[in-house]
Amino acid sequence: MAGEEDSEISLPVETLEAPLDHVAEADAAPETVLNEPQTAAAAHVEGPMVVFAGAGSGKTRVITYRIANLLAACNVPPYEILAVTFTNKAAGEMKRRLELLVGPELVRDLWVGTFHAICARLLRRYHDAAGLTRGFVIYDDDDQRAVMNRAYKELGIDDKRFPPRQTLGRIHREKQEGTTAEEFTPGNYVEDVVKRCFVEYERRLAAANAVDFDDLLLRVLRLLEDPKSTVGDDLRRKFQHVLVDEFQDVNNVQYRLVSAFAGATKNLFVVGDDDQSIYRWRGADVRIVRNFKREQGGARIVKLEQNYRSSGNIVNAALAVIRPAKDREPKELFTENPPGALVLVVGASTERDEAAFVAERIRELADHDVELSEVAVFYRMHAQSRVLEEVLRADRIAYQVIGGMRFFERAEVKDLIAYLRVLSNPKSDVDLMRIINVPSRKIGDTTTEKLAAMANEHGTSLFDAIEPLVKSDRLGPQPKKALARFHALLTDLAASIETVGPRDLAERVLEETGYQKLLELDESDEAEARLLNLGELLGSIGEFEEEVLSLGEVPTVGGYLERITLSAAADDMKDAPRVALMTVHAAKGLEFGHVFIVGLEEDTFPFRSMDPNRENDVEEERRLAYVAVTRARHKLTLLHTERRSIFGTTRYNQPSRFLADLPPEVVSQQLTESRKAGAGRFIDREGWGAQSQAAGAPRLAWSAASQMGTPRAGPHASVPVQRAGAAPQRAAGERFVERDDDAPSAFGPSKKVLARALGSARSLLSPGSYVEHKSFGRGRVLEVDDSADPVATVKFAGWQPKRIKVSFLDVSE
DNA sequence: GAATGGCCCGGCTGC
DNA sequence: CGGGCCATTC
Repeated sequence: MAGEEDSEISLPVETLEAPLDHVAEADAAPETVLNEPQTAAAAHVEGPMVVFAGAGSGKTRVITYRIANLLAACNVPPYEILAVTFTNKAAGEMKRRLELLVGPELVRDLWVGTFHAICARLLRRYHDAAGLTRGFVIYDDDDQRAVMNRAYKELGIDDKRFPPRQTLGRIHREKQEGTTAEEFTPGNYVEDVVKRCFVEYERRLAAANAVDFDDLLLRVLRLLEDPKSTVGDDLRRKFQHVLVDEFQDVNNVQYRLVSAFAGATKNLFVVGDDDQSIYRWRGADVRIVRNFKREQGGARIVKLEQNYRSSGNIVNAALAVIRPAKDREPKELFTENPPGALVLVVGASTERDEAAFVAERIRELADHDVELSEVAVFYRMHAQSRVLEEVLRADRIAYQVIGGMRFFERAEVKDLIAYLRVLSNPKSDVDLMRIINVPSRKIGDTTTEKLAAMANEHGTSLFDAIEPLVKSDRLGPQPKKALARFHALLTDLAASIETVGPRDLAERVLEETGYQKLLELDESDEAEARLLNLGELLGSIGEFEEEVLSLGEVPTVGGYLERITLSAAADDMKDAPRVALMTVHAAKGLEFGHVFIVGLEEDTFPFRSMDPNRENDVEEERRLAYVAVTRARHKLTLLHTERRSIFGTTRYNQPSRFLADLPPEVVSQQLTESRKAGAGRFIDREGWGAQSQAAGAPRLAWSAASQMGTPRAGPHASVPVQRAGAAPQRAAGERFVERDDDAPSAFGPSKKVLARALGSARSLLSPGSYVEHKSFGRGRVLEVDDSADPVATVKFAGWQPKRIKVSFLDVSE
């Protein structure tokens, strides 16, 4: 080992700047804290190693430099190095940086990509061994649902009693653990149904020459773990070095994959931060990174604890947010960066007010020559983007929404994609079903049902059943003709797939199907918008072509389709002077100079599901908040609102418990004008707020709660009751810390907002107003009494009038 | 067989 | 609030 260090330190230029004495240190101790990513990268070329890399400590750098080191100093051939990244964008960035370090020739042959992209690529290469044909398609969520719906029909299962979503969810979980349909053993009658659906679903995927996301990994894993497979043998020896980024978010199957890839050499190098594990809901298991050392026969552990990214105040805020988390790998993030600006916590009245504040601040930043690409707004869920978009658009601030996949969810976009998928894989039944009568060509339900029956009888795909059906006597002359023409159309288009590029093919589809004509003849705005979307899609295909061509490869329809189905949210972030709007999940791995996080309220962030059966994982929400906060370099602004309209109802929620964790000394706090004007009021119609003599600023939950030092009992427990009139007026932007030593119900049961704000809100509940109840739904108030704990008589649809404590009711508009 | 309107239900995070 | 599904209607 010791001898190797010499060769390891002959690193690329940039790396040599790092102090190297730590390398020896790392060699001596099994567990080391190193704060130079480059040094960690150079340490221990052989054997398993885990780097716990705190936020902003240079996580991606470690991997990049390590690869550079392997290539340049250890002469490992690039095609024997596998690096798994979390997004395609991260893969691209890593390659770009590596090109600067070792030159483009070496980088070209590296295997860098996401789990899914790498497995897809391997499956294309080894499709035979995996039991697929070359043109297999990848089915996304929608496709999976469509397949499952057809399976339900076939099996005669009641989708009311057994929601397909749940069945699919269950199957998804099983597959993430590596369980096959055959292996799945039902333990009750629900699982009996799941089993039948599972088997049928898999059968249909196989028949369609299709795989779902889980299959991409599973099929490669099966090859890898099959001792008899020669391809498996190749794969097991293919890579000398395996490196994995964001290792805290791998699931069981992914772990088995990389372990198997590294099986021969044990050169498995993983980088992660258990504090940033935010994908438990999709199978990620933090224990994998935490147990890595034990599992991998005494892997070396290196910790990177110095944050190079964020200002001191932001790091301190982040630490305070993550500190209460349970079960952390011990580590202490620190920074030598100056404290910088205070973290700003803003109380707004509504989500619109919140958005307006953000927009105003962004405008100020822009006026001070801050690049808009350096600004991001994060929210917990996509549904929150709408208002922000509206306000930013109105204020003429350029923005881009990352993820949400709204574009690819448009009907016309999906139609064209479905055509392309059928053309590259005619067996794909869900795609054929989608377009068989789009645009209308007189092939209705009756005909398609006959077609499905024929396909079933012959055991073929729908497409392959067309000819026999046309030749049979089951159809009248009209449908026969229509179906034959459809078949000819597809065959004709498919013939050109080898000769014309993806973009030209897409254009031909639009033209020859009459799709474009139809939209052009339609004068409506809707049709015009659709044409624009299709134009955009063509543009995106064109971009893809250029990119592939520039790499000296041939662009294919299949390649494009794969690209779009496997693209992660962050992948489509453009390097443009626009504010980026995205979910916190999508923000993982990114960083911005200025970050706004909106919707920091209980039940929104931390999120709480409306579904009472759904468990809520506050620990993960906390880590999510930590991820969000640590994205910011210079300025962090956190916003919460008094009330928020979402999914058609208005919620009144307390400020997030995560705000309560912030140390007062790193925070400055302010209220928006509207909030100041409307404090103590719950209805703030246009024009009212300004006139109403507000009783004063509400208490600031975070400071009060942090002073009390908590343990927190329930979702609302950390926040004291707001009492109108209790707090003095504050000037805008003035920083203050409220102490509320006698917050009586701070640890009381979770109460709905009306109860919390009795003094001002009771008047809201007058006979005739509408309320919302968890179990009974929406109802109308008949009367309401005036006691300390008021009770309302409410008429809910389908029920006799009920007497219900106001604290169990929510206002409904 | 298509187009329209009403109604019910779900509502998060994503490759 | 919105999408998806069903029923009604032409």
